[in-house]
Amino acid sequence: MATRVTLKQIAEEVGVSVMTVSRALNNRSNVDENTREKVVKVANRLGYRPNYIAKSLVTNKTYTIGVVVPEISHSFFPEIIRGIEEIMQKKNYQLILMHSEENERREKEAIDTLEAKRVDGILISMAETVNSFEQYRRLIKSEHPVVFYDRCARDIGATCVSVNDEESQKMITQHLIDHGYQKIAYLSGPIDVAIGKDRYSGFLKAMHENGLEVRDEWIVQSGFQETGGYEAMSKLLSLPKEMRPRAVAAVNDPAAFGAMQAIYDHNLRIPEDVAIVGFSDDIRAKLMPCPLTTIHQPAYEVGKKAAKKLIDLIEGRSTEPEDIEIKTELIIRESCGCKQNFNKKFIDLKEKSLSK
Amino acid sequence: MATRVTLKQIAEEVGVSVMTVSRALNNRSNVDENTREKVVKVANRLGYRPNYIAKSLVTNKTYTIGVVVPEISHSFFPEIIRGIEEIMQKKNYQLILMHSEENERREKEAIDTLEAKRVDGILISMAETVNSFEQYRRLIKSEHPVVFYDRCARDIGATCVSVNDEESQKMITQHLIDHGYQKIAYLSGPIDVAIGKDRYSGFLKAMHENGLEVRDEWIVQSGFQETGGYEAMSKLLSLPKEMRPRAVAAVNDPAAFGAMQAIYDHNLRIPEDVAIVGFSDDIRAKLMPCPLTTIHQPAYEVGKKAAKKLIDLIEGRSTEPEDIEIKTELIIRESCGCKQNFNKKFIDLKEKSLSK
DNA sequence: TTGTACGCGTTATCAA
DNA sequence: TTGATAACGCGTACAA
Repeated sequence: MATRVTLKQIAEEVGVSVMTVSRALNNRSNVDENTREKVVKVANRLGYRPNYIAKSLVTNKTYTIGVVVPEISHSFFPEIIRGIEEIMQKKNYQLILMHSEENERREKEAIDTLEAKRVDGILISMAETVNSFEQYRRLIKSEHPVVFYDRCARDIGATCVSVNDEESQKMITQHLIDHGYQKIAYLSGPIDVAIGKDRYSGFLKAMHENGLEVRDEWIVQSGFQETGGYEAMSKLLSLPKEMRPRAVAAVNDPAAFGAMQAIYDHNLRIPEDVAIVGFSDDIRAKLMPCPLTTIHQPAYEVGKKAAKKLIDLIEGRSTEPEDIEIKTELIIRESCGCKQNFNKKFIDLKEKSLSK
Repeated sequence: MATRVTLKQIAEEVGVSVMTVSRALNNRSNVDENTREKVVKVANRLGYRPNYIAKSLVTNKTYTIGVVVPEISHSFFPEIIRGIEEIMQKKNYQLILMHSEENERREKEAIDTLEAKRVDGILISMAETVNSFEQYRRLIKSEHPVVFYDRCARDIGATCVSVNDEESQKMITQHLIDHGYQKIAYLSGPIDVAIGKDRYSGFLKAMHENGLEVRDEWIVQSGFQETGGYEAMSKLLSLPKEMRPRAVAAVNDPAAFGAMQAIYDHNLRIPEDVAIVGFSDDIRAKLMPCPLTTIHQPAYEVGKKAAKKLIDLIEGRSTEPEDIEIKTELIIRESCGCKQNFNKKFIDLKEKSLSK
């Protein structure tokens, strides 16, 4: 890289001091208009680019924030990032993206690196495998602005922006119950992960509040992926006919998709033989042979809210941690058997394009 | 933020000079083992975090690269980012993500900011609306390491990593021709965008090489979105019956989806009445009522290759610009009428989950 | 309005 | 093996 132009070189060229150049280029009031013009002219001619590194060292401010993402491939996270970026762009902050790949060690290293780079604040969505909050505690204790989004560390005095998983799972289960289903199974994610735990708990609440039986053999661990959903559903369908559930709630859409495939492979119909609902409103949900009823999570909103709160913390407009909840939406399609959509369009023409 | 621990404080605490502390903490060879141990101990006790900003100022190296993305929502780009991140993570570089939102002005500002932040290199995918290459030229001339990915500025002496759009579009068109179609229409994207131009040109080549007629009324501008595809196809279907094409190639999958909807809305069948193919292998392609034949682009590979080349440029292992092409793959499904898939699974259980 | 002195936290360089 | 000094490019504080 060619040697870079500095304030000093401009100063020499114009015949003023470095400080005058600095003031001129930063649009300070106390500098003569003629001087400013001369300085700006020379700066342009020389191709001056400010050095934010040097600036940061003296101002102790980087206008950079760190964003830790557990898994970029999940369509949910790019949407969140878009929301974050939208806000940050307005406030002139840049964002360093760190990918933990659901790995606790990598997440820790990511946070260390962000600290070393002296970011002004950090947005974190926890990796699945995290089981120590030590580092988070240290961050918060040392007064680093931190906001958790979607996957939060609870009870450590940090702001959390998330959708209410528990309430949402309760809502969609209640929807099944309201339409007459009583024998309802649950395909659960890992219970040691917060969203797995919360959704499961929401399912249980709905069942209990309605006085419905929750059979042990109807709670099957499926994990978050298609394969697990397929296997879990196959297990349910291997039960004697009269012991089988009439409806199934899955911890997320991919698990539901796998389950749907299993149902078809057993030559059963959806929703006539088995009704099913998911959670997440995957882009594929509406395209299933029987479109999937599910919960829509406004990822973009989550990103925006988290970013706003972080900036408030950074700029001192806010100091207290908050729990911010983004409202989900129940999307009723055909897989629950509660609705028949006669004029079905499989493509929503108002939808934003998703591939180039 | 609490006052941060510096080398100086450690030095005072241990009773050595700042330089010794620096050397100890950076694992330089020329420092006594006992001294190093003492230093490390104190550094840990005090909770020392290195300050990369200060380090960068003196070393003139940030271990940060900039990534300019035109549209995060397109599933294609998060995959590319994943590839980039994968490589950068191995080499200990971090990545600043800039979102141009297809806007030339924002892209320019993004590049300015990245320069000011003194990134070691920049990865750029051009916004749709860019029509001046001035800034790119300046970057390259000032010996900034730059690599374009997917949407490249050609003929300015910069490395370009992309899929061969022209050849791929030619391949899929040839596939239609090989299966007996002759009256083939094309739903084109904007021709002033490189990928729009290249794909269109690939379509034309296939037609010409096979001596097939390219009718003006069969080339319809659809843009890259569902809506445009719908309108373009409706136009084609409003032609007198004998003037209608028998097959359609679309510039990308979303346009094809829109077109498919239009075909169904006219009570026609796919592929019996109109065959159709897309480009991009959107996750929805296989889930269409009639699964879409399309071109798969290995986005992850594009990201990895671009990142590798950038690092080679940065670290001086490579100096010459290259044109790197990533091979696409023709995905034959049912919409072209060339194959009948009797044992259709709508969910690929081996596929990675895409929503949480 | 302009300039001087100093410091931000670190590393390079040379001397001890 | 260790230390003193200068330098990286800029902004703050104060003086002129």
